[in-house]
Amino acid sequence: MKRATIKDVAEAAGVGVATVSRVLSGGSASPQTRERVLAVAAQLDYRPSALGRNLRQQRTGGMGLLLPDLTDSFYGQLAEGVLACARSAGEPVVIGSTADDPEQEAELIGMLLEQSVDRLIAVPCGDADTWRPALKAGMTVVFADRLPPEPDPGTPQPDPAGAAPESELEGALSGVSSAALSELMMLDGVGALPGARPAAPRPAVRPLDVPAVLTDDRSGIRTAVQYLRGLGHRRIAYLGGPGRERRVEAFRQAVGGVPDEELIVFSDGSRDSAYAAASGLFQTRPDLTALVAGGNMLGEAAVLAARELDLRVPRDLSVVMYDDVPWAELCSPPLTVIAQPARDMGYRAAELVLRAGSRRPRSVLLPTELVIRGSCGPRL
Amino acid sequence: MKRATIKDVAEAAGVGVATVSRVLSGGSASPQTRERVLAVAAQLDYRPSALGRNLRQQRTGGMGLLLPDLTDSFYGQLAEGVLACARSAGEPVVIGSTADDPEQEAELIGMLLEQSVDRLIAVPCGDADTWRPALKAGMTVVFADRLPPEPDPGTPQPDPAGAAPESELEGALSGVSSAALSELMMLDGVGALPGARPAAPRPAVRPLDVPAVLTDDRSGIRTAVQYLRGLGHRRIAYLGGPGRERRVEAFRQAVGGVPDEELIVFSDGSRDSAYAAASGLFQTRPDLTALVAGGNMLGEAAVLAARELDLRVPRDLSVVMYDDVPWAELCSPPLTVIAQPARDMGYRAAELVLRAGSRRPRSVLLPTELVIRGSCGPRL
DNA sequence: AACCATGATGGAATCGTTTCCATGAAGAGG
DNA sequence: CCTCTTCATGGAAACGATTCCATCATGGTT
Repeated sequence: MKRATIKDVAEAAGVGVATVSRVLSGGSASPQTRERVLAVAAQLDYRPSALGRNLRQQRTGGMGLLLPDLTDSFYGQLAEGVLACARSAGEPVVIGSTADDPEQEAELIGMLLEQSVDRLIAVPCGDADTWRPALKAGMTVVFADRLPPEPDPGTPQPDPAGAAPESELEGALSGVSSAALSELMMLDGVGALPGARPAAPRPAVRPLDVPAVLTDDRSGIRTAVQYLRGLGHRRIAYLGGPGRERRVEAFRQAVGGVPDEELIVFSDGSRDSAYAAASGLFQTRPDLTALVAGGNMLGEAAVLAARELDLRVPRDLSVVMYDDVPWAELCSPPLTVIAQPARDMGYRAAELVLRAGSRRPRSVLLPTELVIRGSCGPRL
Repeated sequence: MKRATIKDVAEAAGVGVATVSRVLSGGSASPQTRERVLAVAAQLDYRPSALGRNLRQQRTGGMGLLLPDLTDSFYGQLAEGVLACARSAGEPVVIGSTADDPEQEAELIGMLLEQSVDRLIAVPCGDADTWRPALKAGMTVVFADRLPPEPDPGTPQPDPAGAAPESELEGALSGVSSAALSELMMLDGVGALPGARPAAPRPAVRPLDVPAVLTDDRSGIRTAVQYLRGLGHRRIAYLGGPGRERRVEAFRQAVGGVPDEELIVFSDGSRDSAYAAASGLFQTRPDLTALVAGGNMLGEAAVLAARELDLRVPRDLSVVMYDDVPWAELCSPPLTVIAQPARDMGYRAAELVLRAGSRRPRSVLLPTELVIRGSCGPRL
């Protein structure tokens, strides 16, 4: 029992294939022809094959979606957002999980290229060189949640060059509706020309010119740090994951002065490594009183490690975690978190990638929210 | 800068396109030709387009994956398993999330059909009628985690007919390696012919003859209930989600006698509904002392509702939850769970769907494990 | 009445691949 | 030396859609 093709419909309706195609894709046709074709198509249960169409138009519909890890519920939510948007557009989504490994990422990009998937949403882990092939092949790429690491910091430009556009952005941010925010161009300080007019509309040249949907890490971290400082904490540690340079940088800035680098530790994407990093941190620096975890898996590890070492939260240790996840409320004490609109991020990214072509998509910066629960207390 | 086609390679290598195709897909060719073609292909950075291939072979490579909700980390893990297997086979995965809504499921199936995706892994929510079109179109379908609801129970056949194959299965289960288990044919009692030879190799006829990767719900639930009974609990409640008839049935069987139906409550897939169901249950039946939650979202809701009502776990209420999720350990007290090998399930399902065609895939039943933590205590 | 504009229509080309089939060469066996 | 087999090889036909282009009819304008 094979599927009916356009030819079958044409024959049954006594018209040419071209006419059928036109009718189905909204071209011009006489009312009676249109009706007859439609009737026959329905009767034969005809569905145009994406295969033929794709080959002819030299592109696969739909979009690719590359995430580090579907087990992480933040990415799960992001994916749900993407899927929701794709569904409403009737487009398929090809998914891949990279485990934060640039090699796997490159492989998956290759696979998508082979499939002629020409639209891609990605939480990137590889650097610009990983992504250039995709762009050169004409893919429309939208990054979500983070950007590829800068290939070469060059002159680090500690603050002044970076601070200018940032503060401008922050100004625009405060008190502005989320909707208006979305039209904002993302201006990242790093890589900006030192002498360039700071207020010029032209964005800073970055190695990769790819639109992105990000959250305002800088402000999220700053809020958290300020909150902790307000509670009297001075030795605040940061536990970071891969591909999160922006957050670390924001943390360094937020604590001000010369940061105590020993209080800033990293892990790769795995649970074990996160646990090891947290546990190591607590043991080498028992004097720390607060911790910012740069991701929900890191937060999980931190809580676990703290419990193992008999550190009571928040009495001995205050914890703020990035990402609001369902279990944050279940934890005891319930975790204070920096919430990101994960689902929205996915949805917006999908919108961006689908809209591309009509107008050049602009980047989107979404706000974060500090959700105060019970895991932070005053320094004793 | 367009991609090189097979024609370009053929011309550059001075051979016909047929030869190039043969070389690339491992057909016969003389060593020198093969080498030349390979060299030219590499030099031109040629990658065969999946579009042309798919059209020609009348099928899209890869597989579809339909899940209720990527936010649920059980399904996240399952998806990771599928992706891992697909990656090692170099196959793309088209994903869709159904929100446990048969209508959306049907829509997604239609979309996959349109894409000529002919292999599908699904956690089904629609009934047999939803799935028949896919099967009739020649799709290879493998169900994971659960089966479509039985269309019509007919004569319920309370125990005897169902018990025979089940106990046989259980016998095979105990003390048998997981590898051997995988070759086991899934025999579900419902629908079995009453008078048929019970030991016959021919499986029970079910409305849909689709291979599946399931966990042994019956034994999982039974273990949990026995554990709770051993702690002295007599009024044990069950909180169930959609598409989980097997677990409820298993629960009814495990508690034995005439079950107190008031202690068995359901919710749909949403968090709110789960919370409402749990809260309602606790308030109408304050005499219950233990609860089995048939899924991690249900467990989450139960813990939350219990806390809200000042029920202390495990002092006032013992809780066993289905699915081991990372946060179960973070909860306080850490949750005792029925762990399912979620990732394995996904991986096995993907294997099954990829292997199909060579040999008819058989269903797989994987064991569960009761992981005892701190959420169950003796009845006081 | 001749001409042009408009619009519906179908034939055929096209996309990139696989695969069938015919051709030709070369080697083996009589 | 002829023939039969084997094998590498390339041309061409699919696959199912879209879309260009030519054709034809119709109706309006000069």
